[in-house]
Amino acid sequence: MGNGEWHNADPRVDALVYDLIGAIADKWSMIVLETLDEQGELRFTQISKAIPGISQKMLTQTMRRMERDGLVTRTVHAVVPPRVDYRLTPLGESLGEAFCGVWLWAEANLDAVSKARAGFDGR
Amino acid sequence: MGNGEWHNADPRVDALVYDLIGAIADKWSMIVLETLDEQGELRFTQISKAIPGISQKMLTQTMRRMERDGLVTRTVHAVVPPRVDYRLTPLGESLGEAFCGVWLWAEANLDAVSKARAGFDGR
DNA sequence: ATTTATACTAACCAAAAAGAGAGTGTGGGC
DNA sequence: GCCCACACTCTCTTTTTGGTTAGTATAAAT
Repeated sequence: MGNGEWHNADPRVDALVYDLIGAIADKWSMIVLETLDEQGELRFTQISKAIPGISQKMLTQTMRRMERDGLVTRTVHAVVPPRVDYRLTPLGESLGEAFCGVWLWAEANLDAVSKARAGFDGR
Repeated sequence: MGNGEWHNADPRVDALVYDLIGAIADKWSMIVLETLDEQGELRFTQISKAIPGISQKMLTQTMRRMERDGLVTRTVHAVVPPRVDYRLTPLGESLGEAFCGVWLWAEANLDAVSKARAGFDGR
């Protein structure tokens, strides 16, 4: 997207888009999205193992929010011990595709950012 | 990005990418990025007017973080009253392009998300 | 002489987010 | 009979975040 190439006429739509971006631009959501996109259907503990550092509470909250936003389906199997499967909906998959560029950017520019930080900090 | 299409061999790189994603996946950063990408060089008050709802403090913090990460340049003109210009670096522009897909997704799927939420909430 | 404009910084406080740890339900294995 | 597994939920505490207000420097305008 180059300069001025994209702009929205309606400020109300802008506000809604800002809200939505604020809701989905969450570290854990993005990582869960990526994990499910990569690995397909996973259950609760599998996700928590795939994402080191996330607490049970945050994972629960994140999954609920993503379910509410229509990004994942949550399938509860009535067995003991309980088993819950999560998988991306088509909407979630499309968001995963949209985020792909950001992941690639992050991978490609790890060094550039850390150099910029080092330069900024040592002044 | 389809299932299993993207994956990283090194978990240490994964961790760094997660960190970086966590750092840039910030609502205000994304909106500032978008604003500068759209409008080119802007000064402090222009950005704050372009982004309704951001406080001076958050804008200052956001701009400092983005400067530190090498996403924007900050040019101080030694005049009175002070004048500071912000513009994207090439790195910032490349991130803007990477995020473009997410903006388009958000615009295109506002309705889908709000319908999903309504369905979830009314159960 | 006083006001104005700009881009901040600092201090204080409230609110929200996040982490830690304990508790829950229940069927099957020991 | 007891413990384990799993996916939570609840409570408590700490940390982080964000808003508000006040202050600063200084030249030009009034």
